[in-house]
Amino acid sequence: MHRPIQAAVRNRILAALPAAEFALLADHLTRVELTLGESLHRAGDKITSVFFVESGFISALTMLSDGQPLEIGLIGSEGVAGVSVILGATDSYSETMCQTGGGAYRMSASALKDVDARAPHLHDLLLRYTHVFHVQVAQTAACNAHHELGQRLARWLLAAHDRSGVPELSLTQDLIAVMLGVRRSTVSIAAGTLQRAGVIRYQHGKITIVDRVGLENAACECYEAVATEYRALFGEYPDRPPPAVFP
Amino acid sequence: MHRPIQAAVRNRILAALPAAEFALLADHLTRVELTLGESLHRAGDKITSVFFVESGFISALTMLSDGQPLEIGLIGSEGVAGVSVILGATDSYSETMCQTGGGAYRMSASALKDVDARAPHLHDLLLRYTHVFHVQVAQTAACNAHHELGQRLARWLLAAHDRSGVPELSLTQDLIAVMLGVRRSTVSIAAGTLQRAGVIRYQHGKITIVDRVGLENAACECYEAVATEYRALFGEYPDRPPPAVFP
DNA sequence: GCGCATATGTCCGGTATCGTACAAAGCGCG
DNA sequence: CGCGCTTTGTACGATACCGGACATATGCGC
Repeated sequence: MHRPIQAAVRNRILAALPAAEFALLADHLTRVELTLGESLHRAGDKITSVFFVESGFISALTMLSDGQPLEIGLIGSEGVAGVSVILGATDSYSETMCQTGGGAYRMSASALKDVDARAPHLHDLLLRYTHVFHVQVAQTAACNAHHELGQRLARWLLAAHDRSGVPELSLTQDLIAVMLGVRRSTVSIAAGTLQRAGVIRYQHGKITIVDRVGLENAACECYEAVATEYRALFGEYPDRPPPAVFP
Repeated sequence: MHRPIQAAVRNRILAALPAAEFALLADHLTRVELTLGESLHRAGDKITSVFFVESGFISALTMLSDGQPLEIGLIGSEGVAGVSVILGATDSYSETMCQTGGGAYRMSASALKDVDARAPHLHDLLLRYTHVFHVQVAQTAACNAHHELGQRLARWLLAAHDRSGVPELSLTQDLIAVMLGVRRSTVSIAAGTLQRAGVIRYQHGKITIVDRVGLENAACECYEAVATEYRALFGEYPDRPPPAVFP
């Protein structure tokens, strides 16, 4: 096991830490590869590990009793899956699942709590990240109730784009339908509209974002509201034009 | 300004504190009365005060750009409105508004942060409360997407009942419709069904819960999932039969 | 007790999405 | 190169809710 080097780390929380605090974490971090569909936490189970995401993205899902999962938030290299342990949670209320290939640094939950108590910048950053994630979930609650699927799809694709960092995503409409809690054929119609408008392109499990601005126009306000919070988390000015891809 | 006496305080967080930590807060607490429709925080504004709710309940609302508010969570005597300041938030992402008459202890946000840093039990409790509130919001996100209005209405009435502590609530269907993000006439139909089933009774702005068990049966799983989390927050056994009213 | 504002019940056509089914198209693997 | 699985497009009636309107009922002030 070799220690990660901070300059080479892509997770934005780890990268933002003072070197002294990063050093406290480094020994506990294990690099892991994430495969599509892999569960990092199961709803109701103990949270034994947390994951600082390096690439790809993770979905946090609430499991309803009829067996249907529904996405409540996305976690990319700006975040940590399982961060609720620092609020004192022991069990995961949500399922966290990798929706792409990707990588992460895994760390035991108890080690994180340990270091968190001794590293004030880490503590601040994790609490602020927790808050921003909460804002994302709250916006999703409102969005689910009010906005049409076309807008929600565009919002989701933008969020996925931001977190993955590449315009070409390996995603089936089936998967997206589960995330958004709608039928696949409904996604097919909405995606077809976006495709005919020339903002995205589909090819059998691959979706390419052709016109990012067009996609932003098709999305509801919820995308921008949440993206602004995430930008503020890392100290970027919220009223500047956003970079092409925020992470 | 007279200091509150802990034994007389009804807010469950304040009541659960060790006397020494309560003493640190007591000087900063001002008793305030809340009137129906009163805003405690406005979306986007600085959070200058937090409110330990004593009676009645508060709605946390996301304001969508079309001007329509949508409720994401309820806060009663088990909680604090504005608690996100302890995560480092400066601005409120949501509107918090009193939906009933009621009372609360107000405290400046900066004083809370101050005391929070010196009072470990308070800190723990506030973080755990934050987490449980987050679970509530997440469940709401899934519920908004999947469950029918009849179930959501029953869930909401149960949550309101828990937080107000009395079976008779002063609530119009109009108000409930805004909270749930649906049209009033849709609420009228769903409420009529519940009334004909004999679980609630309506009378011009007053709604009485007649058959609490019947209402629980009419609600979706989301009520019980969240109530279990709140019970655990104050150390009650989640697998025991719930008291008639949890707060 | 009467009038009026407020609250609730109900009706209409319209639409987004459901639930299910089936057909067509793309890619992987032999 | 073609078979088969996966992915996508599309059709169909059913339904929950919308958006707006109107009628009725309740309670409050006078």
